[in-house]
Amino acid sequence: MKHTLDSFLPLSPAELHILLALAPEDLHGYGIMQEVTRQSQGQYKLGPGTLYDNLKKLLSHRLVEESGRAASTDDRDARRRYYRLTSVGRAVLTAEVTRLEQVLREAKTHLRAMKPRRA
Amino acid sequence: MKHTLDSFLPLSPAELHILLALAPEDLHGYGIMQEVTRQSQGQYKLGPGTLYDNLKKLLSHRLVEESGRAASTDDRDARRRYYRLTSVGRAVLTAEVTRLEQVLREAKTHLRAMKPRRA
DNA sequence: CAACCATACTCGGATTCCGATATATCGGGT
DNA sequence: ACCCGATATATCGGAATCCGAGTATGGTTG
Repeated sequence: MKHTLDSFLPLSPAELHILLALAPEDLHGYGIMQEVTRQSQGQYKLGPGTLYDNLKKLLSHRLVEESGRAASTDDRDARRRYYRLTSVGRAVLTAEVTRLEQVLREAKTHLRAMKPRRA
Repeated sequence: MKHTLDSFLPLSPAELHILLALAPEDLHGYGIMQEVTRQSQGQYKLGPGTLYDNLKKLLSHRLVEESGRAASTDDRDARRRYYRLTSVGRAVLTAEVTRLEQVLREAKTHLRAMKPRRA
């Protein structure tokens, strides 16, 4: 009996966005930065410092692991190192999404209840 | 032309929960801690250090302000200092909720697409 | 070749986190 | 009256995190 998934929660914005970027497909570092920017429509940008600090932490906790050098057959750049969500990482992300849904439900109730003035 | 609401985003988990706790009603410090614990069903607990660091920051940014000593007529404890969301604070919270909704929509799309195994 | 983009990664200062701790008051039980 | 646990505010300081500037290199394009 080890610790639950909850011991990883709540995720910081950076962790959440990194895991999220890796959910649909394996990516390399630079790709993660771009994907995060894209997913948030430029509202949230990840610098290399934040990225690699978090990546190191996520690797050590086994939420993410390194996959081979090339994700598919069309590897354009040999320098790329690809990262992939582990099953635990996926589970943690799912748990966080569930948690955030509850939070948002609460939030919307209270936000709606107090300001029905000209939405 | 000043900075937009977006300059405050994304909120850290602590900031989000504090603003959320203050959304339905004015609260005093200790009450915020309890409310955060309650709202998250004990999943997230705020220590006094985190609370007051964040409160100080939120006050200096005018997202929260101090209201009088007694929230209503039945003030039980004269020590209490109550805090209240400003209209800017409310707007920031609303913006963050909207942002998180987008994030969750993305997330659920990708999470659903890959593992519909036994919820 | 020069410039620029893609890519990986380090460094160090600033910020934030957060439990331990200090202090004081309230309320209930005996 | 007295004690004690819960309520309440707040600081401290070390650990963790953030995050842009900088370093390095290869590829691409004018």
